[in-house]
Amino acid sequence: MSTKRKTTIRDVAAAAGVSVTTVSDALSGKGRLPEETRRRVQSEAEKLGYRPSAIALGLRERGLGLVGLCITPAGEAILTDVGYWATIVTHASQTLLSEGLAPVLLPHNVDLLSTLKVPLDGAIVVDPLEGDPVLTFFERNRVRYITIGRDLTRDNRSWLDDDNANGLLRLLQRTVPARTNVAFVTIGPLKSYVVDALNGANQWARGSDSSIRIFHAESSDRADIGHVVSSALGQGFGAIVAQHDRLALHLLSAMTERGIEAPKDVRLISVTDSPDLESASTPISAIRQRPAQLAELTARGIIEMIRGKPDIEKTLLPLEIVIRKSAPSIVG
Amino acid sequence: MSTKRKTTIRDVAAAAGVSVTTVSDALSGKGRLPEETRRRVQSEAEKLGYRPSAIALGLRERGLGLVGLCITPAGEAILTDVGYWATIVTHASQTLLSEGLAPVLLPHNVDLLSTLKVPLDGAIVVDPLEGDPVLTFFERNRVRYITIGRDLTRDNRSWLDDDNANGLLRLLQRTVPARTNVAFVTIGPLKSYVVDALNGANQWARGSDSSIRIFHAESSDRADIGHVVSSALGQGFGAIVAQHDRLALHLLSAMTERGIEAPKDVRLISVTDSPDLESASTPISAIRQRPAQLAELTARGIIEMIRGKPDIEKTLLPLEIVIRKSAPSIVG
DNA sequence: CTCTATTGCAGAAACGTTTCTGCAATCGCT
DNA sequence: AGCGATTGCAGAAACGTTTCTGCAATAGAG
Repeated sequence: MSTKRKTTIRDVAAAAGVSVTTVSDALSGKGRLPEETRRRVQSEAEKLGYRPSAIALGLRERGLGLVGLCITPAGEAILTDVGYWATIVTHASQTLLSEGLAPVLLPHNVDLLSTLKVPLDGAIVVDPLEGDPVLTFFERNRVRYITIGRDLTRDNRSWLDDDNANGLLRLLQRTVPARTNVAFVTIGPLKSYVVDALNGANQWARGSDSSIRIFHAESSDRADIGHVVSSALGQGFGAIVAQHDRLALHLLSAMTERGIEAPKDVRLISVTDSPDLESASTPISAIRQRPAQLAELTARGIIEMIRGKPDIEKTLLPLEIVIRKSAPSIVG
Repeated sequence: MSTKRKTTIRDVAAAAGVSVTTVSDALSGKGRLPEETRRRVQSEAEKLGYRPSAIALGLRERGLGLVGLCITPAGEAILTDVGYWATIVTHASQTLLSEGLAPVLLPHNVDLLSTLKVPLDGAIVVDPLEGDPVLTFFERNRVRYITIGRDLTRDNRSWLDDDNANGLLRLLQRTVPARTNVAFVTIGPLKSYVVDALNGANQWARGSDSSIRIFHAESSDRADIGHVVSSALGQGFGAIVAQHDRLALHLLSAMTERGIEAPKDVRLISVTDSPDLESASTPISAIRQRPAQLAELTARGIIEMIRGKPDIEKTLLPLEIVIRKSAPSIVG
């Protein structure tokens, strides 16, 4: 740690009447020193309030143990996202800190990022966008990184992700009969977890002689959502999959407004889970993500990379499915 | 930024056939160099992917622009706290980043803290506890800090805080008649905002010939809360003040269970606000905190301190009161 | 009493920059 | 042609550590 006019090792050496080597050795317990000298130096150091400069240390050791934490723009920061975000940040930070590394909060903004003069040993990027310039920035600056979620346009890098494809596949198998046409409602920029979910949905459709049709909601306005609901239901869809919990809740309330009931008239499913889905007027089935585990694993991954592990470990975290009233089980 | 085997300024110098001085000058635009040399050096640097070492820079400049962000233990991390926490972190970070400083997430744990070798230029501590060892740590390590909320046992340091005392005073004046006995319900370790609120309540009591009685809830269990409610109401209190929004909601539901209505039977007030109070079965009056402004001001404060401002600026942020059904206005 | 081993410490290099100073070489004047 | 000013660059110090190497002085062995 450091600030202000610091007392340096040289000050201590002068005060104790020895060389800097001796001070360094005395304080670190190394070298060959009689106890008496050691104690004298230590007390002198204590008296002067000497603290070794972390920066100087870092210069020698080539690194200060700083790990960047870059979360994609809160942008349309939906409220429930906060919980997800907080969980990721908290757990990644705890893991890093327990290993002596310090998390640095980074902006998801390359201009801002490049004004920073932070010696990063590595970075964690949460939910990268397609062709994310932040990743490009890290590559150009030789900062090793690992992502939670993937930039699908960029291959061959380290990432971890929830296995939403498999999760949605299983959820659909459990809750939606064969030969059902399904509407998949998305919103906002395309993130990898949505692509994954779509893959899972399509896989399910192929296996059960069904079809998936994608609707993109312009915004979460009452009107836009209502429009999606109307057009989906007008076309005889038997199930609606929402990209995330917030959207699912919007859809549910738009359905209620129109007198459409889940699951009687249409089954409603959310790709992401949240407590709000449990306490909704009609509880909504979903896939339960595991942000805490994801964050911890990611942190351990970047730690290993920093400690010299060569590269890359792509990991899909298996997920639990949560079946609620809006799309009950069709088996048994 | 930095990692791996870096190419240094010396490599560039060798490649361009000049001295390190020339490279430094060429890249920074300083010194007296003909355009041709400058370009040659620049292209060589580009070719080698040279990035100056932030650590070496920091060594010279005595600082890397790192600011610690220390949030008190999520501990009994009540869900609504997450929003507050996230707001503080987000806004403080944005302000710091916009000034070229980087926020470092710190543990609220001195043991962990001391294992870190992070050269902090300053720190922000949110909601310090009484006699908080983290603050002691920073003082011993000569890290300048500023707190949001105060450690009341420690004087003479820089802090900012919501003016909860004045806020609660005004809220009580507006919503509780004179000569009303008030129960003030607290929970968990004593934080400065609670002490402030109590001061405000007591000031109100003196001015309106009323009394304040403190109840400490052991936990937010249904039973404990119910106990507090029963004993408060059995003793003829006309108003209950809850330390925070979550507690207020617990109290409200305990009251409902017992058939006690707000504001008819007792007026209910929360010291902290949250959206949940608005949408409660009986919307609850509260003081509206301003975490975003608080965080931004605090960040600006630490920035000034880092830039050399001598010390200390104690600031109380004036607050708005939000009057809802649970304790409606008594005037007009 | 001499020769080697050990002890107690100091000097210096290295980590990667920036910047101050200095020194040739060239240029412009008279 | 001679002189000062300018240009183009290099050397070295400084930032604060750690660690490798080296060198006296002392201790121990024969």
